[in-house]
Amino acid sequence: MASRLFSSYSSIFHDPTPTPLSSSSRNLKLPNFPSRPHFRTCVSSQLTPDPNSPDPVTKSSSLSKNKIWVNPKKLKAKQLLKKSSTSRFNPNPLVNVTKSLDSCQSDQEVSLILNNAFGDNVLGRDAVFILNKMVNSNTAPIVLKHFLDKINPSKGEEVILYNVTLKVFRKSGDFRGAEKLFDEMLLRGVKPDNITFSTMINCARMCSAPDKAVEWFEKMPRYGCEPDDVTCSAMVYMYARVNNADMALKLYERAKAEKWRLDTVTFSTLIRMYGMSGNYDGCLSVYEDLKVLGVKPNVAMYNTLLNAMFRAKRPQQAKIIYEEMTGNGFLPDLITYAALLRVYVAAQFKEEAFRVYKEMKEKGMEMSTVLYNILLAMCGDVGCTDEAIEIFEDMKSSGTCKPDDWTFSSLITIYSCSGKVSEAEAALNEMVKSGFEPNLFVLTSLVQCYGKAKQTDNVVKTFKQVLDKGIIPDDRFWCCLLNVMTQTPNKEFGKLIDCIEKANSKLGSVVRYLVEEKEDDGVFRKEVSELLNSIDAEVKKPFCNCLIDLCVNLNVPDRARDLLDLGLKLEIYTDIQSKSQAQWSLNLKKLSLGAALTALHAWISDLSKAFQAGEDLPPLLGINTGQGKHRYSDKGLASVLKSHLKELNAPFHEGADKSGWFLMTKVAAKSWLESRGSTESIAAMRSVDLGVPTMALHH
DNA sequence: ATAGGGTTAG
Repeated sequence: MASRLFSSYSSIFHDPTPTPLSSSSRNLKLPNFPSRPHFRTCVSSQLTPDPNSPDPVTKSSSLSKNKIWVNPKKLKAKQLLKKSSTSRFNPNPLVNVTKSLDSCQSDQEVSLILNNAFGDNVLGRDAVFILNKMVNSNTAPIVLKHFLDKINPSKGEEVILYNVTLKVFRKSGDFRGAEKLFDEMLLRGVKPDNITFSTMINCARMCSAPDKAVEWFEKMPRYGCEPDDVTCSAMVYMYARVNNADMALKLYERAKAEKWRLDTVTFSTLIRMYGMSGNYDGCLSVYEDLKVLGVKPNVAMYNTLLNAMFRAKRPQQAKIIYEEMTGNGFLPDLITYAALLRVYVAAQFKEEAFRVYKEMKEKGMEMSTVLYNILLAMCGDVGCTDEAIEIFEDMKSSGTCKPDDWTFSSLITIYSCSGKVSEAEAALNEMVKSGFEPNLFVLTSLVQCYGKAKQTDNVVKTFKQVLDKGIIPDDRFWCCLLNVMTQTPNKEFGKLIDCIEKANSKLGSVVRYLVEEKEDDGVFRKEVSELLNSIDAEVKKPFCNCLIDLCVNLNVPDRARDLLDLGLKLEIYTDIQSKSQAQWSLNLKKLSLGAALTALHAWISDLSKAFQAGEDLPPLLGINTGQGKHRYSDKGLASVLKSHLKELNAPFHEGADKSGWFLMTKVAAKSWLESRGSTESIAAMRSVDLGVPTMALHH
C-alpha cells in the first residue's frame, strides 16, 4: 500500500499542471454538496503529522508531502509537459483510500483511515467517489455510516449515498445484504428512487435471482416510483438473458407503448435471444424497431445480428446488414469479420470469404487459429486447393497462431479429396512432427485418398491403423470405405470386404449380398433397412448413395432400384419427383451419379406407365441437376446426365435461362415415349462409368 | 475519475 501511495504521489509531482485531486471543478449532478476547490491541501494537511510513523498511509503521504509542496509552476513547464505526456498515470489519492477501506477488517480500522484522510471535513462528492469505487460490501456500510454522521446530508443527498452503497452489494453479488441496507434506508426515512430500484433489480439479476428482480420491479409503485427507461431495460435485459422470451417481449411491447427508450444493449440482447431460439425473423424485426425508434446501434449489436444471420444461414441478409453497418460509419472489428467469415464459409461464398480474409490481412487484424481453420475447411468444401495452401503458409508465417490438429486435418482432407497421395502424406508427417496424433478424421481422409489413388493395400493399412489405435470407426468412416469400394477394381473387393466384416458385421453382410449377388427372400431389404436406420442422420444420404453406386458398378440395377425405393420409404430421399400443373420434375440434386441415374430410370419408367395409362402430360417436363460441378468429381452430374440422355434419345434440352435444368416439352415427350414403347431402359446404364463424387468429411 | 447497466465467436 505504501509503495502504491508513494508512486501515485510522485507521479502527481511530475505533472506540471496537476488537476485538482478532487475533481470538484467538474460540473456534476451533485448540486447539493458543497464544493471545495482544493482537495490537495486537505489531503496534505490531514495525512502528514509524523514522518516516522509506521502507519502506511501516514508514512507514504509524508513522503508525498515533501514533493507535493514543491510549486510545480517553478519547474520548467515544457520539460515536465514532455514527461506527463508520456505518462497516462494520474490517479486520485482517494483511490488509495478506497483500496485501504476495502481491505479493512474492522470498524476501528475504517474509522482510523477515514479520520486520517478527512478528519471532520468530508465533502459529499468525495464520499460518493469513495463509496462508488468500493467493492467490499462488509466495510461499505460502515463507511456509509461514517459519512452520514460527518456530512449530515439532506434527504436528497442521503439517497445518493445509499444508492452508491447499494452498488457495492451489487458488485459483490450480495443481494441479501442489499435488501438489508434498503431496509435501513427506509428506517432512516430515506425515500428510494428509480436509481435505487434499478440497482436492486440488477443486483438480483447478477445474483441469479430473476424472481427477486421481478418482485422489486413490481413493488416500485408502492414507494412512489414508476418504471422508466433504465429499470425497464434492466428487466427486459434480464428476461432475455434467462431466455424468458414471453416476459421479455411482453415488457418490450410495454416499453414501446409507454415510449420508454430502451438502450442498445437491451436491443442487442433481444436479438441474441431470438437468434438462440432460431427465430431469425424476430432478430430482424427487433433490428427494424431499433432503426425506427432511432436508437443508435453499435458494433456489438451488429455483430450479434450477423451471428444470428450466420445461424440462420442467410448470407444475403448478412451482407445487407454489414453494408448498413459500414454505411453508418461503424468499423468492423475482429468479431465482425469472424461472423462474416462464418456466414460466407457456411454459404460457400468463396469470393466473399476470401475478400474478408484479405481485408483482415490488410488491416493487420490478427487471424486466430480457429478462423484459419474455418477458412481451410471451406477451401476443402469448395475445392480450393491452391488457396488452401496459400492460407496454410500464411498461417505458419503469421507467428501468432500455430496449426492445430484441425488445421492439419483440413489440409490432409483437401489433398485427399483430389487424390494427392504424396502431399497428403507430407501433411500427415508434418502433423505428427508438430505433436498431433492422426485422429479418425485424418484417417478417414487418408482412406479416401488411397481409395481415390486406387492404392487398396494402403486403404487396408490405414484401416488397420484405425483399429490398432483403438479408434471405433464412425458412420462417416464406413461411408467413406463404401465410397472407396465404388472406385476399387472388383478383383480387390475381397480385401475391403474383409476389413468391413472385421469391424461391422451388419454392413459386411449387406455388402456381401451385393457383391456375391446372393439370392434372398426379403432378407436383404430387412438388413439394409436396419442398417440405414442405425446410421447417423447426416450420413444416411451419402451412405445410401454409395450403396446404390456400388450396385450400379456391380451391374445389379434391380438392387439399385430396391435401395432407392428403400431410401424413399425411409425418407432419406425426399422430393425427388414432383408434379405441378405446369411441370413434372425430377430433382437430382444431392444424389450421387449412380443414385441419380437410378432415379432417372425410375422416373422414365413412371412416365411411361402414366403415358400408357392415358394420363395427360403437363406442358413441360424437367430434370434439375443443380448448378455446379461437384467439387472433386471430374465429371459434374449435369455433363454425365447430358450424355446419358443423348444415349436414350430423350429429347431434353438444357434450360436456357434455367441453368442446371434439362427440359422437354409435352409434344416432344409424347413422341419420344411413343417411340421407345415399353423398352426397358435400364440396360443403358451398364455403359455408364461412375466417377462417383466423394463426400464432405468435415462439418 | 464522482448516483442506474449490459453485449458481440468457437
